[in-house]
Amino acid sequence: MAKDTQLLKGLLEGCILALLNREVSYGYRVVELLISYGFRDPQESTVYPILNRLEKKGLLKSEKRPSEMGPPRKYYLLTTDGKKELADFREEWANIKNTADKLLEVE
Amino acid sequence: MAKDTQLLKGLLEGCILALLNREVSYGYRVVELLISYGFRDPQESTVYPILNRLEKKGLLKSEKRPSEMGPPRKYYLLTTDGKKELADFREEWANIKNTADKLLEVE
DNA sequence: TTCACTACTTGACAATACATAGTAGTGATG
DNA sequence: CATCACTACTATGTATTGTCAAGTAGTGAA
Repeated sequence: MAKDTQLLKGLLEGCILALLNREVSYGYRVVELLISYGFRDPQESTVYPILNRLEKKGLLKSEKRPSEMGPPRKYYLLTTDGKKELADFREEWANIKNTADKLLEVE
Repeated sequence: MAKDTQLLKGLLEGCILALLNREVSYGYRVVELLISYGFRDPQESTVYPILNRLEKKGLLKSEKRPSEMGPPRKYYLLTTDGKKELADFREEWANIKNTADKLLEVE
């Protein structure tokens, strides 16, 4: 298993919410976008389950639209609850980052 | 399960290394120190297994010393490998933080 | 003797990223 | 039309790690 895998736990979910809040998108593209933001090799088998999970929780809703380049795509967008969740997540992330940085900064 | 538990994955290990690099210490005290740095309710049943794991990996070594206030304590300090690991961890953390922040910053 | 505090251990459990494999739609190419 | 590359998504099982719950045990004070 890759070394930084554990550091991704919980973070990816929030980041995907943030991504979809910026830009309505679909699974395959989300993977590409995560890579473009600097995530190291996110897997489809990681991203698709997250999308399904978030939809089941009512944080995302989806609609199918035809594609010019293959099978139809499932576009995801944030619900009201999803936006609330994203705001909460931003706060949690800021806290945990702050806490860890205090410990990790080189004295 | 607490909401931010997942965000701690992998992070605690690195933070405990950082902590012990600053100050030789023992399990019970590590829990208190983590709290003092702002970690929300770290559990003994989280911290002790991490210490044992890190020792088994050769990143920490321990020595027992008597205590004035109860049973003897197992003090942990970083090995050379532990210091290398800490340096690696700092880098990983900086990367992942940077990546996530790019996505999460409010535009 | 009881209690509070310190110090650590153990076993079962839950969440989530990943490996691996598979299904299926579409258009281009020969 | 057959094949292929690319797109899009699903399913199953595994590993890691934080947590819950409970327990063991040393020490000093009341």
